[in-house]
Amino acid sequence: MIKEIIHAHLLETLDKLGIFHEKEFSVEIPNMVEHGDYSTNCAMILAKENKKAPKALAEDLIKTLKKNKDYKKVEIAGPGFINFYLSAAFFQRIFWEIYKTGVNFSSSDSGKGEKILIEFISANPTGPLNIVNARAAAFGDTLYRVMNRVGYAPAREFYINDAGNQVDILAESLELRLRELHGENIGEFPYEAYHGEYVKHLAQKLNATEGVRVFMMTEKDRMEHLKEFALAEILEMQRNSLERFDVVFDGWVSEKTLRAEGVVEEVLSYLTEADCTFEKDDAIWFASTNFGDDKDRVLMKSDGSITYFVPDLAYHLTKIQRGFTTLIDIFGPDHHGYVPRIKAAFRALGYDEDMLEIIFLQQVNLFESGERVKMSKRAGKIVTMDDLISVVGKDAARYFFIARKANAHLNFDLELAMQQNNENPVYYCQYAHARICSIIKKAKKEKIWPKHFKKEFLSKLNKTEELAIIQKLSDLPELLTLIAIHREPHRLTTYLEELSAMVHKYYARYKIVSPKSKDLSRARLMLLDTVKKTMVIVFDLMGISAPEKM
RNA sequence: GCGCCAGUAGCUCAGCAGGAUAGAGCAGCAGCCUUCUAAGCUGCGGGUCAGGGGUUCGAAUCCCUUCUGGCGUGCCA
Repeated sequence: MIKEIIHAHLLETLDKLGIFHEKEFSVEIPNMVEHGDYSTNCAMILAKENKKAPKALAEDLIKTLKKNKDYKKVEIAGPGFINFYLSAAFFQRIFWEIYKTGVNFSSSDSGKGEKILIEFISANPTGPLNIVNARAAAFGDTLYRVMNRVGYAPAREFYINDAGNQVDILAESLELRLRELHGENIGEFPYEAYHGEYVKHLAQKLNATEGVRVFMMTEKDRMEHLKEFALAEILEMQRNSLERFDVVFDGWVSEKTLRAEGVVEEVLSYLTEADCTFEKDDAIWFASTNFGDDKDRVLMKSDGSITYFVPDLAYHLTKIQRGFTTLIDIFGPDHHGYVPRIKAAFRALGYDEDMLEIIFLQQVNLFESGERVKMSKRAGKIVTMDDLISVVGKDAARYFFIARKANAHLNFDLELAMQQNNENPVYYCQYAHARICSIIKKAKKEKIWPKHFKKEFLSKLNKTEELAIIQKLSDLPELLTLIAIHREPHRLTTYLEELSAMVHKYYARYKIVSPKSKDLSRARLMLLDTVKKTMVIVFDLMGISAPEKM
């Protein structure tokens, strides 16, 4: 918010002085304190179009800028930067604005109500959710929460891939386990089948309620029955995992349902009408190479069944039909080969391919005692999302998952996440919050906590640390906007760690509650109370709890 | 082979979409609790931003190229 104020003031000044400003310039927080509280590259950027040297232009500007009392000092530095040093009174005024905004602080309408569909996880309903699914859950949900706060109209969806090949294999795996349970010798368990223990559990559960009845059905009925049973069970399992993770979806879209609604045929006919399909080797193909893909893709296999691509494309089209203007898909690391074909389809059907935005999450490596934990889906040796939540807890898991940008590999140190000490950033931040709560409690006990905070108290806030905290608070609205625009929730953790560090340092250096100087105490309490509320906002965006006591 | 992603301190990672002398945390060393939570704070050391070219006032950031690692390259999903 301060950046905007300075930026606006610069524009005003430029106009007043008749300086051209076609090109965009920026206002930034410099890396070094010697470069002021804020700086602008304005003079350097605009030098050319005004046919003046950057420094000369800067001279002209600061003559006028200096008249503003909000700036303690304005100076030219380096190749033509203008550095601003802000007055304490200005920071106090900013803080008062933040304070007055209360719980709505940092929320905005910068998203202009744009309807954005965020699809994530969309795991096969063939087993428990895994670690990458958990990362997607944390990432997608946090992105959703931030977008929601800054004025977009986002929605979260989970696409249930419940009609494909994999589900058949699941049913077959279940049947084998069931036979095994009845003492049948099933020989070696097939390689491509699902080896996980959960299949055995499903077999036991089904056996307990239905016993041999299952085997009295016809082969076809039995497979259908097993499929339905397994799907319902696993879906329930996945939902439960997500619930433990505080991830709620606005919609669950079933592939099977979509197919039943006839969308598959529709998509095929659209593509045919667009004249970009052909027949070869008894299969129907999409000529995706005409639209940038590196090979053509099968739509309908030679056995008459449909590939994954078709209903998925149909699903994406329903998103557009439902009025979403940006479609975000969050994919695991093994799906990027899929992008060109779906983008090609968008192009073929005349949609803007840029409305489909795909974010790739790279893989997650678990480490325990410095050793990488090996996972193998085939062998059923996966550390599940549930395992992880049980071991490290929801807060740490969510935090660690969003602490890295999407397209970086994530090394998840299980021991670190479990530690309850300063090495663990989750606790570092939560502790800062708990500390503030403790101070507030003490202030109330000592009757220093005022009935109402007054603007007058604020003149007491002039320590470097206090002004820095105010500045940090004031960064949040812009940060959230940027996080939403660039889809980078990881920046929340950086922010929170910085803010927490400021709190701990401030705490260590200054006495907050002091009966001898009540107004000063109150000013500081007012600051910390606002920090606390801000932390709660950020914790909530991350889906992490803000404990009052630790 | 081709495509996508990554390479920043011993380790894990930021780096505000081109800004000034590249930052945290951890690990290492030295200090701080009769005082609001020591799950904390203070100080010290640590870098060829993988290598090389280019673009410009200015590059970790953009372009080209080489190297290294991960993933993809099914009529699987």
